[in-house]
Amino acid sequence: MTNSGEYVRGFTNYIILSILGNFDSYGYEMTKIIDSVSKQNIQLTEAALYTALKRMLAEEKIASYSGKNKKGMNRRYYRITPKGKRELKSFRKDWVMIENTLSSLVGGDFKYIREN
Amino acid sequence: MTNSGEYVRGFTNYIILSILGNFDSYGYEMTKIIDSVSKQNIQLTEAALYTALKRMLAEEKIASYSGKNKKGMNRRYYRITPKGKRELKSFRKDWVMIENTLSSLVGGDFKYIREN
DNA sequence: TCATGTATAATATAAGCAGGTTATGCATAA
DNA sequence: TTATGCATAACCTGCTTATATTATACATGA
Repeated sequence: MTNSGEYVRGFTNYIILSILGNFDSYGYEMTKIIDSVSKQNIQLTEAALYTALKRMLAEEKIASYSGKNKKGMNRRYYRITPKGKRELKSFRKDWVMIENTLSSLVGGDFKYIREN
Repeated sequence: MTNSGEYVRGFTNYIILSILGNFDSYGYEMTKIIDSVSKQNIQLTEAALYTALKRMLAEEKIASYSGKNKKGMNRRYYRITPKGKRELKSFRKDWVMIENTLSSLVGGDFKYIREN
């Protein structure tokens, strides 16, 4: 699929918040999750993800703490903050509308009464 | 809704192609269509629209011709080209997947088997 | 009647910014 | 050398904000 990354723009934050709404996670795992869920039709590169995480940390929508894997390698875990939870909740309410609207528009099945 | 313009990014081209897939139209009318269909939950400003139209003209996804109007400036009509039609058709096939994937991700209802 | 203001219709572009892409680098472990 | 894991710089695209111009209709007041 061409340009698949462009579709995610505007949704990146909410994808991250959604994952962290389910369980604490770390960058590398989140890319794997998105890869596995999206099966190539949506793309969120590591560069995009890590900059998003940094951004959201600064905005205090997420917090982070360090952990290790079994082999002893470092991981940086992220968890959602109350602020992040509020934002996610609010977005999910809007999402239904956004989805329907986008569907109507790109599907071409909208009604519009033309003048003159 | 905050930042509603950001959601459209990546879909702008296909929204325009979809409208022109239904009937020839002009910039001002297209903004009215999008406003009326989206009812404030998606936004495509005139500036964004006109730059998109220019871009798509250059890429030959759409073509244009001038029309007259009783009131106000002359209208510039746009129609979809064969190239644009192909792109729209191809996108609509992908859209189902994109929609499902986005829904799973932002809805948090995805399955992922975590390793240790 | 003329001038002025304002609302609507319609198109267009410049400057700036946000965030994604491409590319690259580094460390550890199997 | 492949997988795990994090991170950043430079670049590019496209949206936002702001502004300008053309054109008609209509109201209002001098």
